[in-house]
Amino acid sequence: MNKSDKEITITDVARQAGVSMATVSRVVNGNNNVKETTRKKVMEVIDKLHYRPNAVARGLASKKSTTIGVILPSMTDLLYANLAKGIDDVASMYKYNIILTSLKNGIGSEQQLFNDLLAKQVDGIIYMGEDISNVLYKEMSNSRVPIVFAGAIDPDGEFASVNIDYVTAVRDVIKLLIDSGNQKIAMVTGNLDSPINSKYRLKGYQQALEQAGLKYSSANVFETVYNLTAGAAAWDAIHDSGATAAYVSNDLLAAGVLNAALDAGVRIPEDFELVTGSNTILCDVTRPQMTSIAQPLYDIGAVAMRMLTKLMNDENIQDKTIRLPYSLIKRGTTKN
Amino acid sequence: MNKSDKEITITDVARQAGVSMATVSRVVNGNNNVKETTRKKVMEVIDKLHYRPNAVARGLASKKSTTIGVILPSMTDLLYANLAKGIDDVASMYKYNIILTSLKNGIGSEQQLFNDLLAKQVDGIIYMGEDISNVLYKEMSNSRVPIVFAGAIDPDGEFASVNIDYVTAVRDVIKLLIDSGNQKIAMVTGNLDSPINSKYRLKGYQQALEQAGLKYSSANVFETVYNLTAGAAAWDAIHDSGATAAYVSNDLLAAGVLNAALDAGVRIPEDFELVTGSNTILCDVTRPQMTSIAQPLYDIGAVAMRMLTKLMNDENIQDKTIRLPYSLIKRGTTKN
DNA sequence: ATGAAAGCGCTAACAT
DNA sequence: ATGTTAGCGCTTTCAT
Repeated sequence: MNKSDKEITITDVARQAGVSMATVSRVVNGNNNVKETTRKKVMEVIDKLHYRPNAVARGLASKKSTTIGVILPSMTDLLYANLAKGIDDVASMYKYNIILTSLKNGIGSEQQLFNDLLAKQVDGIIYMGEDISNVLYKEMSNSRVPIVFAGAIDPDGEFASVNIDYVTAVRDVIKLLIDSGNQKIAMVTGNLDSPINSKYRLKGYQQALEQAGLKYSSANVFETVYNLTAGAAAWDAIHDSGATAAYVSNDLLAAGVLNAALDAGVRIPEDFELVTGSNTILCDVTRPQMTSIAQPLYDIGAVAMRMLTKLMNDENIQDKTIRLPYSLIKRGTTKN
Repeated sequence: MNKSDKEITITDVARQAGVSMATVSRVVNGNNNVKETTRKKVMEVIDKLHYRPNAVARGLASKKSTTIGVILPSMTDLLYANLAKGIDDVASMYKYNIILTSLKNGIGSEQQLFNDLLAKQVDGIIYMGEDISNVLYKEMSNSRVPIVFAGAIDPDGEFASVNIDYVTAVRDVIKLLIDSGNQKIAMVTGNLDSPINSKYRLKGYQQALEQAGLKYSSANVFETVYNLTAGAAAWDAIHDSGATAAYVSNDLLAAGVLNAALDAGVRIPEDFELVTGSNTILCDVTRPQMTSIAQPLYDIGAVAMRMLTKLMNDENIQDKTIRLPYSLIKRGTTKN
């Protein structure tokens, strides 16, 4: 165990233990076809030499890297951080390492990033994000690695995915807001071209209005980006629209809206009600605390990873699309 | 490009291009010793066949994985998420992939995790965290991979590290608080056995008191954990101690303290001043917004990664320990 | 239960 | 400028 030692290989162990490489390999991999005394002897040499199997060589020979790729839009978004945590825990439970790559705008395209992952021979990939470009989607379709979408919408339903039912979740939110007397409710979200917004959230929003006999107007739908200042910036327009409540799809964005409203002297929830969408810790940090759709973020990540292990193992999956239950957690930004 | 295609190897390309594997390898690796016409021909075949070099085989042959390991305490802590983002950006700039592993309590020890990284033949490692166990530290000392500590204290100064000057940063905070009239200032932080707390933050705290002629009392130092409820739980004790201000080392913890104070009807900053330590987005989310030490988190990560590339390249480093400048951002939780 | 030997796909001398 | 070849450290038939 000295810095100048060269790496110990399976050959060294075999020689010192007086057995063949094959036997050492069997011992290391828990193969039963090894006599107990042999196993013990080999183990002793392994300990003595501090032998550590080279995972790269192993990967080349076995064509399995015990590494998966995880693609996410941003490391600093608590939504994805929580999903990633679920993935990480289950991955390490099954002895997989994670190569984490975030979508960078600019340097290196999405496909580049995906191909890098494939070059590294990852055994599977988990994709997260509201959007997926057509190019990347096509690359994924043409590839042989198992892929699971976590908390992300697979527009064509081709891949396995783990989600909540965004349509009913948003419908529940809007219904809550309508029930407490709001007639004009804003919906504040990200890019309306994303399926998750256009095909799910917006649909839930519209369904709830329709069921209540309220008419839908695109003037009440605000498209922006997911950060604090965007929320603050959106507030004036929201307020001017005459809305008395808002569903905001992202917690950070919601915090921006909330604080701008508060700063403008609006009383929350008396004058304006607000519901957000991810139930990250931000909901507890703001004052008043934010009512939110409680997505089981950690579980979504964990279940997605578990699914991926099955796919990588060629086990068959009963349902390719798993919808986890959500709830609505009422806090201080709604009247109740 | 069909799912049933088998992988294209360098041999396939060589054969189809009518050259040797070595030449293909040269083309792929940008070696200049290739005639332009040959290069073109090879490139054409590569494109046609959608050849993608197998990074695992490459790693085995070249003994470089172009992968680094990143160890952090928690993926959902915005402090580390921001550091990781800096690391990630620079890593991808230099074509390195990141294997991200978080310290799990329980399953798999720290050493296990570290050894897994070594088994995967990572070219370097970045370590983050307030603490490091003696066992892991010793393992690291005995290993040959370059290691950089990012935003983490290397107790013995054996490894390269990137930091801010925690002593003076905290001293500045306390001085600010003293200057605005506080005589009794609480310090709220994590495990006091960690060097970063015992040897740095506490020292800065004590120095500032001393310079102002105030006496230090351990009764004003509160040891807890970094989460929201811990902050709320700590508030009563802090208040009871008679402190009129507090330096809290972690943003989430600080938010907990702040909100508990607010909920108790204390006016901030009139009745109680508060300064936190990481300047994450949480500082902007709370009302009032939190005054904070502005650590250049992203830069710390980026610089650490840049250092690591140098170490992996055997370039020599001028300073093993880099201290990045910090500032104090005054917001609403302090009087001025 | 164990060993011999042929790869896995690539890089890196070494020749030419 | 290009080719030949010997590994890199391991797994995996195939024998025995």
